[in-house]
Amino acid sequence: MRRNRDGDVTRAAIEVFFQNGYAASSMQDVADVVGVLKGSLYYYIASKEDLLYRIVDAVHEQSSAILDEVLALDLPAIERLHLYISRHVKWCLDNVEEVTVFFRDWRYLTGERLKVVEKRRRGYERGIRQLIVAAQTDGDIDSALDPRYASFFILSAVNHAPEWYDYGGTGSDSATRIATVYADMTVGTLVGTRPRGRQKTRRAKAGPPVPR
Amino acid sequence: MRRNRDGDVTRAAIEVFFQNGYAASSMQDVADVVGVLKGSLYYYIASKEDLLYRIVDAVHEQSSAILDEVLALDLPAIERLHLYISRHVKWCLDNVEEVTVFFRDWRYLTGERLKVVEKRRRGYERGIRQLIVAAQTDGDIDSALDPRYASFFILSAVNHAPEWYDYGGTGSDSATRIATVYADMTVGTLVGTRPRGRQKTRRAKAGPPVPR
Amino acid sequence: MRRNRDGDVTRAAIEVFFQNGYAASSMQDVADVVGVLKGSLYYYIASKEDLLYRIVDAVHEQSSAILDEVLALDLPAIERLHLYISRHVKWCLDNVEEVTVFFRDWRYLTGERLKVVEKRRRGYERGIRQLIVAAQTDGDIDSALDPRYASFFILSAVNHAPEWYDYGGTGSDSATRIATVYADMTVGTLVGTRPRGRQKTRRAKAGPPVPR
Amino acid sequence: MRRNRDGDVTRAAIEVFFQNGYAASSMQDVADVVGVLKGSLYYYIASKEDLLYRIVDAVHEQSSAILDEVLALDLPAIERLHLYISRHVKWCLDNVEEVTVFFRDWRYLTGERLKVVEKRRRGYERGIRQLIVAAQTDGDIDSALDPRYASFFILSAVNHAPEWYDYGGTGSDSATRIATVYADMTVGTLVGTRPRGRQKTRRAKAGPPVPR
DNA sequence: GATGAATGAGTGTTCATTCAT
DNA sequence: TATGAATGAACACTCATTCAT
Repeated sequence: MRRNRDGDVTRAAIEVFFQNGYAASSMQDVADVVGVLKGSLYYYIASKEDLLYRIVDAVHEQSSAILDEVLALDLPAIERLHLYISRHVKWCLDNVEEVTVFFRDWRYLTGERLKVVEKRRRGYERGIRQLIVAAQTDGDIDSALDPRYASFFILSAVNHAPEWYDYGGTGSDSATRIATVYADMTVGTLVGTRPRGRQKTRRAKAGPPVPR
Repeated sequence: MRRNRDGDVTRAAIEVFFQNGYAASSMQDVADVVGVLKGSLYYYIASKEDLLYRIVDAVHEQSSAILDEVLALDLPAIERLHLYISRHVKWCLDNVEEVTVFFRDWRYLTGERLKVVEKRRRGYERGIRQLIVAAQTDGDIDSALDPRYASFFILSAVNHAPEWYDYGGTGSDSATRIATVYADMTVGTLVGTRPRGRQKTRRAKAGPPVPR
Repeated sequence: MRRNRDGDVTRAAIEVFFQNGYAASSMQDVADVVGVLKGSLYYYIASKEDLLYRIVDAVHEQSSAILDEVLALDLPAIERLHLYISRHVKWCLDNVEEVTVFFRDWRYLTGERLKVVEKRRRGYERGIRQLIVAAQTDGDIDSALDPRYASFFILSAVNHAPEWYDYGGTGSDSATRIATVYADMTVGTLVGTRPRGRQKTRRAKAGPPVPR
Repeated sequence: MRRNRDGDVTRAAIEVFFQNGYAASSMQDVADVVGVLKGSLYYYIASKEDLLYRIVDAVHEQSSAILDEVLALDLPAIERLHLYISRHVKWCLDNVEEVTVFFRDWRYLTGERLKVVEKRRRGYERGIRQLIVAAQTDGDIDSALDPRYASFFILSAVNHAPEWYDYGGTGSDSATRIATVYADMTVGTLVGTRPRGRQKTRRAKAGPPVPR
């Protein structure tokens, strides 16, 4: 019958931080949601930043599990990428609140914890980049495509999906459906891009940027 | 010879907000950069939020000018899109600080000003979406692609470019080069995507998601 | 075999208060040392101040026992004084922690308990003063010496011995040895002082303040 | 006509810290005395500890000036000691409040500032000790007297004079008079002490501890 | 005897904002 | 124009104390 108060506090923080942003949220706001005096929160946590870190850490834990799982599969790189993005987006949309807090507010961490998060972020980017490079080796992606920019492009697109999810009138489609579309677009980005970067002047003559 | 103090204040705010985030910046920080006592700032501005709004508004002004200009061109939609993205990204990277503040901190606006900004954001999205629809009509983009998701995907990818610009080891490439690559990838996303969303079960049999 | 928990709590308090000072110590600190939750302390004590009072009271009890014992001896006053100081200092150094807490933190007591302690302090001073007066009657101390100032001087010197004991590089000497030296100096103070206070102007002529 | 508010704040802090002790004083108490909101104090100071350090530092500055001045005089060591103690005590009694705060609350400083103060304290002790050693060389003090213990003894006696000054009924005598008496007693301590430490057993036979 | 949880008043500190000069 | 000073409300956090279990 005893409730898990510790979990309650974290859940309340997610809700509050999601609504107001971490910096604009007060411990009073969190306490109000939990239904407790603000001082009482410190029975469960050490500091406000601690609360943020819990959220960030949990998000990372789950999200990197997804990446690791997919990376280990015995599939062509391009398929693994498709699978990863679709699972990742699905998961993002199923956890919009904490994921939003994660991507929007991780910067407010300080010291060692900030460094840890920055390191992890680079880890994600590297994971994606390696999949891209592998797919280039497989011949599925034009090798002229810069894998760094491609990974930046895709990560930005994909990680901010929750931002649009709530208010964009997309309510009708299921998270699963959107996840698939995003994965399709990701693969499209990679296989559809024929870099013409250096020959900008030729572009007009070359006709529409669509191959074939 | 007397400089434009008003502009100094805005520039200082951009610098400070960029570094610390709006919520974590204090008027004292801004005053320090201007070289004036913090009370004196209120000769130039009405409030801290006012300062944020100036930045957000200026970014919007310039950025929507670029969109309007390109939209008006007599070119195939897909080419206008490519042109827009490349100009937009170029401009973003040339104005990293204020653009970062814009995309990261606009949420801290309140009341009427928040509504205005939200409206404008939807405007951008609509602009892109209409270009996509037009390109579908032109036959340059698969008409099965959902234009809303595509516009979300692209805007997220493109608007967060400044985030990676500084620390991703991309220092060597010029903003112009990166802008072109991003435009290429944008077009790639659109023309390279063959939605397979509804037939998920068939995917395994269908072979790699990359068309040939 | 069950230890005296009540005593454990007091001992823990002595340790903690000694380290941090009463005001800067928390009940949590004490509870940590006892190895119990802080709420549980209130089974043994009524309040934090109560804990301080126990320490102060115990120190007083032991220390006044020493004084009473020596006062009752059938010895010349000056010898009783020497004996008292040497026993008192010895005892102080053997109980540095609680004695330090006593002399440093008694002021944090409030109400009736503060008054009790202040009264006792005056009692000590009176005891010493009476020994001095007696020794003056015996002819062992110059009767021009003001017994009040002398008692203040001596009590300050003697009671703060624990303060130096730990870090002054005095580690080599035993508490017993130091106690004797302090007693010697005390007697020296009294018998060595030839007040010249009132004739300040004469001092220069009178040569060095040390006779003979 | 403009009051020196900065000085007001420090003076208020001295008053409040003197009454309650540093640890038990609140910034609210200080603000009340200044007649200002507690937040306003931070226009003048950086932190509560900062306020303590100002007091401690000012006391040190003045008090070490006295020591340096007297040390530089061309007088026999024993006379310099007498002069120093009398001036020092006079100054202590003329500045009871800050001096009390200094000797009672310096321990609440932290980090670098604590180290500075500890170093200075050792400096005082060394100064006194060297005077004693010099006086031993001059033949004015028995060379068997341990200069370290003597300096501890004297410093304790002398520095805590303000403690008794207020409530000991000594109100009638002037600070100057008391200073002289303390200096006399200090010299008395040194010249009157004939260490008998090692021959404790002989003491009873030896008669009163004061040889003649 | 002791725990786990909570209280409630308080702490030092920050900060956007105001305003007489 | 700008300053110096102050406001007042809020903030994150601490802590002695209580009490049902």
